[in-house]
Amino acid sequence: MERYSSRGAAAQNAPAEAGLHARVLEDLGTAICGGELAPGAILNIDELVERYAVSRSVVREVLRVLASMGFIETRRRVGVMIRTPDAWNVFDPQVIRWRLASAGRIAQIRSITELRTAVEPHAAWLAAARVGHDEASELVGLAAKMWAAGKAGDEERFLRLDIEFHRRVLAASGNEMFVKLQDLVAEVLSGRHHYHLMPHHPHEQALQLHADVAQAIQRRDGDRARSAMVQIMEQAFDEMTAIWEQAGTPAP
Amino acid sequence: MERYSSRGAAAQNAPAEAGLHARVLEDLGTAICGGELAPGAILNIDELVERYAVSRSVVREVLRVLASMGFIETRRRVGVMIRTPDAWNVFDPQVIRWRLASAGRIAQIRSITELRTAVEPHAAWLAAARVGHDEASELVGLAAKMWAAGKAGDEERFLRLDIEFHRRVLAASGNEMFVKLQDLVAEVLSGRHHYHLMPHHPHEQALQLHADVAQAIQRRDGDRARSAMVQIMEQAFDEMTAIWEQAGTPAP
DNA sequence: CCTCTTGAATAAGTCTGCTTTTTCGGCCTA
DNA sequence: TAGGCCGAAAAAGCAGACTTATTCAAGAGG
Repeated sequence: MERYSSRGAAAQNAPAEAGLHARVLEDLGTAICGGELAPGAILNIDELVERYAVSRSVVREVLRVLASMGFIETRRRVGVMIRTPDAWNVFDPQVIRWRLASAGRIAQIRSITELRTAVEPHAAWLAAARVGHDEASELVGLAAKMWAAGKAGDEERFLRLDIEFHRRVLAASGNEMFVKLQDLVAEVLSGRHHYHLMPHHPHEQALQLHADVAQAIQRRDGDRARSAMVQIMEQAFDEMTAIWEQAGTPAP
Repeated sequence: MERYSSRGAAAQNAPAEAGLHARVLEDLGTAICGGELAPGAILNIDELVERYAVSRSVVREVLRVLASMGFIETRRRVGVMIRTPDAWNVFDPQVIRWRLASAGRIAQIRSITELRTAVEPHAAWLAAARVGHDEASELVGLAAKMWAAGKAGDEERFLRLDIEFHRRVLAASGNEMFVKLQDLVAEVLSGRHHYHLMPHHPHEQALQLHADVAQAIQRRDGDRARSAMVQIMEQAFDEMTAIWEQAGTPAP
C-alpha cells in the first residue's frame, strides 16, 4: 500500500488488524490534515484504488466519510476535490486526533484550550444550580483525592483525577454538549502526553481552587464556582502558553 | 422506498434530486435521532437493502457515515447496532439538523444556547486583543446598521445583521473552532425560524449593547467587550427560556 | 466572430454476484 | 463445569458491468 501521509505519526491508530477501511481513512485523513494533499487538489477513485491496492467499495466508503467531515467534495465528471480547512468539521474527535498528529498541532491545542477556558467556568456556574446531592458529594471527594495526590507528588494519578474532576463538573452542568467537549479536551491532553508536550506540575494554588469549585457547587454558590474555575482556567492557559512559546519543537 | 422516519419534517433536506445515498442517510439519521430506531436495536444490511430498495453499496456507504457520527456500530456475525445518544457526535452540523427536526428540538436549542452563552463573551474578550483595524471598523459599522434596522423595525434585516455581527466577532477572536460554532448557532436560529419558534423583538438595550461590544473591541478594551457580550447573552438566553417554557408545542 | 446546440468522453453513482474473514453460539469432551 | 472445536451467520471486501450527470469542444447557425 502506497501512502500519501509521510509515514510519521500517522496510521498508528489504525494498525494492521483494523481493516482496510480504517487504514485508508486514517492515511487520507492525516494526509489532508497534514497538508500533503492541499486544498484544491483533485483525485479520482481509480487512482486511489490503485494507490492503496484496495477495491472500489473500500475507497468509496472512505470518501463518503471524508465528505461528511467536510474534507472533500465529489463531483461527476471532475473527481474528488480536497476542500479548504474552513469547511472541516473541527469538532469531530477524529479530526482533532489527525490535527494533533499534524504540524498544526499547536494551533489545535490552543483552540481547544481557549474553548474550554470559555466553557468550563459557565459549566461550573450551571452545575451549581443543577447538581444532585450525590454528584456534589462525589465532586468534593474527588477534589480531596486530587489534593492528596498533588501533595504526594503522584503526577500520573493527579492527571487522571484532574480529567475526571472536570468531566464530572461538565456532566453536572446538565448540558450534553459540554460533556462531549470533555472528550475533545481529553484527546488534547492525551495527545499532549503522546507528543511529549507535558508540563503539569500541580501548583499549591490549583489544588485549593479545585476544592473551592467543588465546595461552591455543593453549596449552590454559582458565582463562586465560576470565579474559582476561571482561575483554574487561567492557570491551565498559562501552562499551554508556556508550551507553544517553546514551539517549533518538531516532536516525533 | 419504505421509511423508518415517520415522514414528518424528515427527508425535506434531501429531496428527489439528491441521490440515493443522501436520501437513505437522511432517513436513517432522522429515524435514529427521533428515536424510531431505539438504542440497542439491531439491523442488518440485507434488511436495509430491501427496505429502501437500493443496492448494498449505497447502504454500506451510509452505514460507514453513520458509524463515523457515533450513531451505529457494526459487528460481524451480529449486524448493525444503534448506539446510545451519549456516543453521538453532537457537534456535527448534520446531527444538529436532525435533532432540530426531532422531538428533542428544545433540548438541542437549549444546549447550543448555553454553549454560545459561555463562548461568545470570551470570544469578544479575545477579539479585543487580536482584531485588525479594518475588522474592528467594520464591526462598528455593522453595529450601526443593526441599530438603524432595529429602530426602523425591520426584523428580517435585523436578524441577518445580528447573525453577521456575531459571526464577525467570533471570526475576530482568531479561533477557528469559535468560527465553526457560529455555523451551529446559525443552524439553530434558522431551525428556530423553520419550526416557528421565533421571538426576537429587539430591545432598545440590545441595540446599545451591540454597539458597546463593537466599540470596546475597537478600543481594545477586552473586559468591557466581554461584559457587554455577557449582557447580550443574558437577553438571548431569556428569549430562549421564554420559548421552551411555552414548550410542549408539537410544531410541524 | 460570437452564440447556441449537440454529442461524445469522462468520472462518479449504482447494481450484482461472488469470496473471505470474523465471531457467535452450541456441542462435545475431559 | 471449563475449555476447546466446529459450523453457520453476517459483515468485509473484491471484481466488473451498467447508468447517469457533467463538462468541454466541435460544428451549425446567426
